[in-house]
Amino acid sequence: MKKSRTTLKDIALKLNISVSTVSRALNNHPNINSERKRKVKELAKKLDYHPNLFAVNLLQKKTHIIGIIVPEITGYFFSSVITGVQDVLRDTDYNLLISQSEESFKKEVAIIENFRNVGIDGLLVSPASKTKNFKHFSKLMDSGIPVVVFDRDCPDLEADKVLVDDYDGAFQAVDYLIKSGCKRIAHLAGPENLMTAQHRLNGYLDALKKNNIPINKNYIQHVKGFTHEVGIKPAKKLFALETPPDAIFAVNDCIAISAMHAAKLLNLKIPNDISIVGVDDEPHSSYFTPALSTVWQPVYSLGILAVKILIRRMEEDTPATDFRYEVFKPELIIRDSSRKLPENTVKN
Amino acid sequence: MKKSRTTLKDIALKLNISVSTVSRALNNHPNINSERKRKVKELAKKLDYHPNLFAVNLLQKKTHIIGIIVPEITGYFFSSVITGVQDVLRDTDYNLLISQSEESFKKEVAIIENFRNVGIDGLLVSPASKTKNFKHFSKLMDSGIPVVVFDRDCPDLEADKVLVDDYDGAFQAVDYLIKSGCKRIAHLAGPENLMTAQHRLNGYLDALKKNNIPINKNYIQHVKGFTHEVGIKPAKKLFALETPPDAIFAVNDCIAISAMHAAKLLNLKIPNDISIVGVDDEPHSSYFTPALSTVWQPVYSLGILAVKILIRRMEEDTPATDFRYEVFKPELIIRDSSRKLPENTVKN
DNA sequence: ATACATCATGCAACCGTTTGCATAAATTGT
DNA sequence: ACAATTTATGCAAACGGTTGCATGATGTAT
Repeated sequence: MKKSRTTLKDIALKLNISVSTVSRALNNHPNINSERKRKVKELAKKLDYHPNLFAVNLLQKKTHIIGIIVPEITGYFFSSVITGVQDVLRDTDYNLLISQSEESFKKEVAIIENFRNVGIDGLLVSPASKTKNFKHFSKLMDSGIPVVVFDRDCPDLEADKVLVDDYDGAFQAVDYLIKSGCKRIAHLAGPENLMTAQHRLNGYLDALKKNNIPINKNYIQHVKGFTHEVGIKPAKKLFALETPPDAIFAVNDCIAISAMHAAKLLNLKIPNDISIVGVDDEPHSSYFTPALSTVWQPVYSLGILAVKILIRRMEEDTPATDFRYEVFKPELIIRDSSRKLPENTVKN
Repeated sequence: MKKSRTTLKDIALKLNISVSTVSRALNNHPNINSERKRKVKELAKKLDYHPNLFAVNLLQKKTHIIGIIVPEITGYFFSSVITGVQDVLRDTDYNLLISQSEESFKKEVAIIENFRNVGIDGLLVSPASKTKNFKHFSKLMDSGIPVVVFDRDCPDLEADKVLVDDYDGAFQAVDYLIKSGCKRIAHLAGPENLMTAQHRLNGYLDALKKNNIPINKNYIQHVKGFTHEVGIKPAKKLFALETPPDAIFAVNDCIAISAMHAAKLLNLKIPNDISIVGVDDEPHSSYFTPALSTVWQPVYSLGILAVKILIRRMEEDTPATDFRYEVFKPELIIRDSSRKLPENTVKN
């Protein structure tokens, strides 16, 4: 049972003044007698007065609520992005509503519907892997609610975007594997229609091309998600090939870990028999044996920039025309799950 | 720039009827002509009408917003609890506002202050480890906003609580270690004033007592947090003792992983030289080498029950008197980082 | 003493919705 | 044919703030 909170009226009544005077006193309006201001503020504190944001928002036609949709919050990547966002928001008067699409298009649409009801002022979104059309986003923008897409690009959608150069991360990793002496490099790729996964696949392919290594389709296995369980089977498939790979570039750390696990079950030596590199640099990754080589991404900064762009958009009073397209560079971190470069190799 | 949304007035004007009729038509009020209802609904859909929740909430004196405070969302435990909560909330008209205290008392108080402004209808909270007095919670309850504490108990606070039997989990783990033949069992304990950590410490102590093993204070090392980095040093201290332990029960999986890491650096064999058991059963834990033995906790169910209790409280119209105190049982999962029980041991 | 600026306060409208009550029209019963 | 009932609609107040404008009380310059 919720008791009714103190209102301006309560204060006005006790002090025998009008509601407007109380409002102005609390907002430090210049025309209010300072002695009166003191008294009002004192009583407000005593009665534990908090302005009813719903009333204010109703008047201002703003909700000061930002929505964020992520595929899931369990997991290092998106929870870190959210932390970045919240660290920015702490110093503003915006609140963050977090929802999980669980990679489902239907849920994503339902979340947007809910956000519409709530009346968010802006949206941050990393679309679900099942999402192929982006009308629900563009409709939101049509009604004047800015949208910033992060991490997972939406082709054709005109919106601000803050991404990571997945192509480059993959290219770096695979190029390194080649330079370290691996000849048969496989890729445990992500869900096919996810741009992030496509870009990593392209980075993988181009690194092979650049080094004149023929592409072997058997060395490319798609996984259905980003959790350990879905990685095991495809990894085993790779090892069961007639000429199994001597290196695996995995779409993320969890899948890389699955691959390591599968390799160990077959008594393969890492990295001598097989090099393994992932993407994400999760906190656990350096504690595996051997420590996982991986592509680090500036997740926290990603969240910070995305929300900063969104806030600027929300405070503009003209519709956006020039959308931002920001791409962060990832960094390859070599640990012990991949071979070292030969001594005489020159870094390019 | 936000365009103004369609309102009841817009619809009323176009249809040349009153706002109240529109409102009633959309809410299926029996007194409205069904043909009119049809027309109103049709136009509402066409104009993409969404009721302004702020106006509704202002009237109903309810916000339909639930706040949740967790120490952090990065990390398996709390993000899973949140997922449980959100899965329940999906079918209701409540929205969830998530904040992180980062284990800081000051931030926790600031979050509550913000929640007060927003006007949450209820609060779920797992208090920060630095929090020693709970007045900010009880004040919230005094103003009629129900609070459900989860996972980390607040002694002396009269509120609904949904906890895990940390004592039991620790007892099970340590008792197992003893039964499996370990003689010198150490504990990497959590922050001292955190009830969760205290209960696990007590479970550890009592398991030793029950088995007539003397307590060695050197075998108890407190860690400052729950991340890998803070676990390394205390673990190394244990291994540097004159008679180092032959088993470690760690307050959670991350710390257990640190201990495994430290042990490997010293070329200790796990579990032959040293058994290690953690708590949490994180998704990664079974993929370490050796696979980590750990105490599983029903995190998801924890979130579900906590929010269900909260919802019931919010919908009651009398102040709560009998607070619920629910305790989930954890489960010991034995993998490869601890020795197996001798063949002839009877489970108790 | 009079005009005018300055300061302090209150009135009332407004934001978008819901809802009790009044009212008008249509239907029923006698 | 008329009262009583049912059905359909609108008016207006309320929720809790903010703010432009009017008003009244001071102080100040001429």
